[in-house]
Amino acid sequence: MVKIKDIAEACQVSIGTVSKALNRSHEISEETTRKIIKKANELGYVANSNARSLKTKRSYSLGIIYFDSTNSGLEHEYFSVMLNGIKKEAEESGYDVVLISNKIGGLKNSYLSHAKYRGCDGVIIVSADFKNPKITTLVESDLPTVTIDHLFHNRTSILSDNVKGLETIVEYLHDKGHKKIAFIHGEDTEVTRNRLASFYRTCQKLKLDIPDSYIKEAQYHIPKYSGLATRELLALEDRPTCIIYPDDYSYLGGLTEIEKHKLKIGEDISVVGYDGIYLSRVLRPVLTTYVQDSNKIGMMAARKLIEMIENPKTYIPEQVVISGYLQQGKTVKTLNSL
Amino acid sequence: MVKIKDIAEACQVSIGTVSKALNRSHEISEETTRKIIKKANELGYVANSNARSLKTKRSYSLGIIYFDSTNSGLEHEYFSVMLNGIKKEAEESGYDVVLISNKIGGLKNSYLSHAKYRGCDGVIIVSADFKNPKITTLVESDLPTVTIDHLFHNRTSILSDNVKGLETIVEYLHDKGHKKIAFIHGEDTEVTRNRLASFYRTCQKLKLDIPDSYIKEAQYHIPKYSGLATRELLALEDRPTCIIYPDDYSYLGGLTEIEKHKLKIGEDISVVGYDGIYLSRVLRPVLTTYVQDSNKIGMMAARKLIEMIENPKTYIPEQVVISGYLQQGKTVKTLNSL
DNA sequence: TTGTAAGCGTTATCAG
DNA sequence: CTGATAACGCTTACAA
Repeated sequence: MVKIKDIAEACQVSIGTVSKALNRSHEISEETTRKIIKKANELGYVANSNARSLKTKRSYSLGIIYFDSTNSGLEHEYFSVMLNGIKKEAEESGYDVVLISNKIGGLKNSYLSHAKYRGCDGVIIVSADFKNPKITTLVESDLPTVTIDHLFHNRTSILSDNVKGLETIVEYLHDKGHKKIAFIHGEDTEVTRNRLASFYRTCQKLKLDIPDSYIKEAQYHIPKYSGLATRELLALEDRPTCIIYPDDYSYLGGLTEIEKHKLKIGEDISVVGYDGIYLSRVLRPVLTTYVQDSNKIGMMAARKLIEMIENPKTYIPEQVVISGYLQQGKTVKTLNSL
Repeated sequence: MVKIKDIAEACQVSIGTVSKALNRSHEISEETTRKIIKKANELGYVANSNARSLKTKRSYSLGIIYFDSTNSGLEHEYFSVMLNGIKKEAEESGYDVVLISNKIGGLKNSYLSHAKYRGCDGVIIVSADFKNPKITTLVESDLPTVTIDHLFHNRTSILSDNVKGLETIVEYLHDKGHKKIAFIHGEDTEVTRNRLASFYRTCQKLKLDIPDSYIKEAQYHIPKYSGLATRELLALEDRPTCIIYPDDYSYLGGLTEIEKHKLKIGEDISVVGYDGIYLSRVLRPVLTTYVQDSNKIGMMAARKLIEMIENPKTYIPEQVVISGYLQQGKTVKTLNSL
């Protein structure tokens, strides 16, 4: 592995000079710089980021912390699109992206130590489980941090507009004449609490009286559970006319169940999803769902984190809300005929 | 940031002793080790991987090189599931995953230099474009490398069984009585060439005579292009009875076109996809497609790479073929009635 | 404009 | 079993 010293010898200059030339310092004459760069290329020199970071305390890398119980989070389109957004934006500014694990040398570490260990300049936290102490210690540390879909005190977070999301959905359903609206929500997270609160508030505003039996919990992204919840809803004496699902995948569990009951979607029963993944558009009937712009969420997270890293003194924590929109598919029936 | 030296001072021992104790060296007495570890925890010590890597020349990180023209590769389920497989396996062995970009400090670099720069112990190459010199220089280097879906001389690669895939599909269609089989294939890559060769070979074996007009090219993952190809196929005087698509997404482009022609899938025209993404199972009718086990491909890539890294002397390059299977959906009509 | 040398936080060798 | 010390490859005052 050729290093600065080799170039120095080959060019008959000192290593300091080489280092400066390679970093395009104006201290060094153009001629020497040119000579050094030429030789570096000839020898196939590649800098060593470990040595550099050790000295400069900057790594130009962003850590991504993803933590979910199923260990398959990256597979979900909401996250993979977000990750792609993060990567694109990071790349733009010359940062690499490190997927932080919590094991090193066989020993479990907190994410905090691990991100520090790796020397990441900052960390994006995308977690389903913000109550986990592994996560919280990180946020409380001095490492620049951006959280997604979760608010921490005095920290930057990028938030999908869950409140507006549920409000939009409920108002839309109300416009269409629905009064008996069921809501299958995901497990207890900040996102879920926001959606649920917004659901209730909007129903109250519109004078919709929702019985407790219309509210079910089913883990996100697991169709089976939403299927079970759907079955319970369909078994009710006073069936809802519409079911809101925790996410588009979960709707598929409901779909199976609804088909079993020989009900026609958008006709005998209406449904609404959440996320607006590609799937929702290619299903027939096209799913009515609230589209989250996860690409933008990812890009914004990376951009804000980099801002924070590069302007530690002047940066002020902020909450960025990325808004989505309602995709009007064919799964909601118009009940009133205006 | 507390370092080894601080612990040494606090414990009244030398830094060498601390280093050894922290690495559980048996050179150090149990008592001293215990004392040092206790103090390290108290002080919130976190090792510095940059310093460590600088010395040991090992980073416990795997680079992932993804390169595609659309810059949205990670969004495809085939890749996101693969990435998740890589991550899970890497984590198991205490490695982190770095998404290698090709820009650093605003300057474009080859992936090779960049992976070396980052000090990755090895690299997994998942690329749509193996002809790109940025990629080839990497493979020709001394860095441990695993390629996915592409064979390099004397290198380890993980391959999806594209040959068996097309063979299985064509034989299945032949069994069902199809003789007029069209094949829309992706852009020219090794994967495509394998599939195409296998398609032709199997047709020959089964004495199926396929006119050139039945073979179309359409970029992977872009429904629109497969839609156009589908339109051309449907316009033929002697229409095919079945169309094989480059991937499940691309089928959706075909779907739209077929619907425009008021043809019923699985009835008036048969279709087969490739990949077996989640979508294929929830579409109605369920898509007949060849399922690739991309999770396993990812896991195997990471596992082999780590083997190579940890046993550089004894490791022998190998080609690992991960086999898939045919998912018999409802999109292929039985033409013969046996 | 260039050179010198200290030091970033570790590990590893060798001596005690 | 423990300590001293020389690297690892680079950046950066400071000196020349």
